[in-house]
Amino acid sequence: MAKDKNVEQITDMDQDFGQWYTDVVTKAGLIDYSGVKGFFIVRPYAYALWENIQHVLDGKFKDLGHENVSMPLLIPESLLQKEKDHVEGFAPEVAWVTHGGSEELSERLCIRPTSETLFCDHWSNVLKSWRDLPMLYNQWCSVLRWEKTTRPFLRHREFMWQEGHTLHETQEEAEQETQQMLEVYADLCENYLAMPVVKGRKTDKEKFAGAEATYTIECMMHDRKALQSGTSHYFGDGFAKAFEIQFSNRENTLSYPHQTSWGLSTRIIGGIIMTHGDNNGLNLPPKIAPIQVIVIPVAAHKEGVLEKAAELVTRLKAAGIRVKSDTSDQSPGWKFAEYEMKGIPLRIEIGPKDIEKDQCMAASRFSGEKSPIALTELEDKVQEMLENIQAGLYKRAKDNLTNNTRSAKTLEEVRAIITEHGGFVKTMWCGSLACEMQMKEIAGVTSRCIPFEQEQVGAVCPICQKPSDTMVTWGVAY
RNA sequence: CGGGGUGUGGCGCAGUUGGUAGCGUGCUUGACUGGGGGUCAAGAGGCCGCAGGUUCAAGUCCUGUCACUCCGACCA
Repeated sequence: MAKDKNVEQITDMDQDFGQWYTDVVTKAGLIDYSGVKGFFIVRPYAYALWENIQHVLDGKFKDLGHENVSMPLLIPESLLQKEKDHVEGFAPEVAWVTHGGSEELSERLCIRPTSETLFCDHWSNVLKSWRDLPMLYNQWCSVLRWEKTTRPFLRHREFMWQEGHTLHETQEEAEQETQQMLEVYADLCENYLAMPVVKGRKTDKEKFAGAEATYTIECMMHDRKALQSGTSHYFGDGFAKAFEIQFSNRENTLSYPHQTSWGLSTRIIGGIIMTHGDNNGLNLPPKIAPIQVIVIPVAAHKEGVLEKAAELVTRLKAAGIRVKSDTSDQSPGWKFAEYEMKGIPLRIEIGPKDIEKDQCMAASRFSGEKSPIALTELEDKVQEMLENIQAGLYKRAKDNLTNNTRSAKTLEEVRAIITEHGGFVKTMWCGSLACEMQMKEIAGVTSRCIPFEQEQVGAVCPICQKPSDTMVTWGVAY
């Protein structure tokens, strides 16, 4: 942890977490507000972060056989309405296009809140045979949902994401795809973003409109609230039936394919901020940090300093490290604070004293420690430090998750834990909606998921006292 | 959609009983500085959210309106 607060402009986390978040997002140059509520400008630094996440995911998708496509932005109203649950889920938050120029359209068009209906319509035209399956599609795009409350990254009205959509011959294959893609998200979070996850299935109340099953990865933020960070849905053949998607199967009869969709959005950037950030600002995991190392020349006017700094940059670049130097005439102290705020994992200082000793100083954003590195072993040491920082960030987040996940046997106990500590609470659950609602009302928590890793934390549902063998993780969610 | 708050240089704010707009920071230029947000000097930058009204005179008072923001409800 960084010891003292160096950056004065950022509100203390403990004092006001919401304000802290807004401060970090704006001061670190991630977001600017636009003229329209809920529409945010994702500035270059944040976009670079998104690109790195895209790069990781896109590679994984393609390795698993998926292809990228592009679907239209607009959905005719009639198309949106084909699947009953789906419309009901999304209708309250869609925006409509009613005019083309000054002419009123004969049918109004919805700006996509998600593209299931577009994919389905397309598939109903192109799918003919079992030989066409599976269809493994993905698109990178932005979608629009007219949210009432908006926050940078966490809830935009327009947000960027990827949505994968697949069609399969059998239920088993589709279910396997759903699980597989959840694992891809979990891998991204844990191994790249250093965000430990709880994997599980959503309750019926929380699942996606029109889905048969929704799977989720839930992360715990620094304020111990939950962030749903990625979801994967199994649709069965419900959409296929609604959209009349059929194919000739191996027995030469007509079948409905089984379908999945899965998505992860720029919301995850909010997750990174709230998982790793501190009172000095952002704190980015090296694996996805747009800049991994910032080189700061000290006493840059002295002979040889700038040249040496440039040399370090060249060497680190050649070693495959994302590195930049700041040769502006701001004071070193200013630069230290600035790049800490931006969450750059490692800072290298190089000045006359170092050059004399053939070394440089390396300061870790994660630990706050500063130590000399002999220039002869620059690349290896930097690489090693970046790995340690990545591991340290993960461990700290994991500890936060572990230490703030508790189990309870009674409703009152859940309420007390949430009031006192926040975090996640595990209880048994009978499976009824009524009890789930009761939990929200009394304890103020929603079900985050039914974790894959089940435990017997009791014998009965804490609300209705019926015998239960399903465990649910509850929490306050973003 | 309910409840609170705020709108004044880019950002953060002050502006008293109405009298013609100021501070901090940032920005520009230059010099000195430089190992944790440096010092000095000289500059640029305002339809006081918008629309009405009261008044000799409105940032200030009145009415309306819009936007943003926080807390709920709704949602990724």
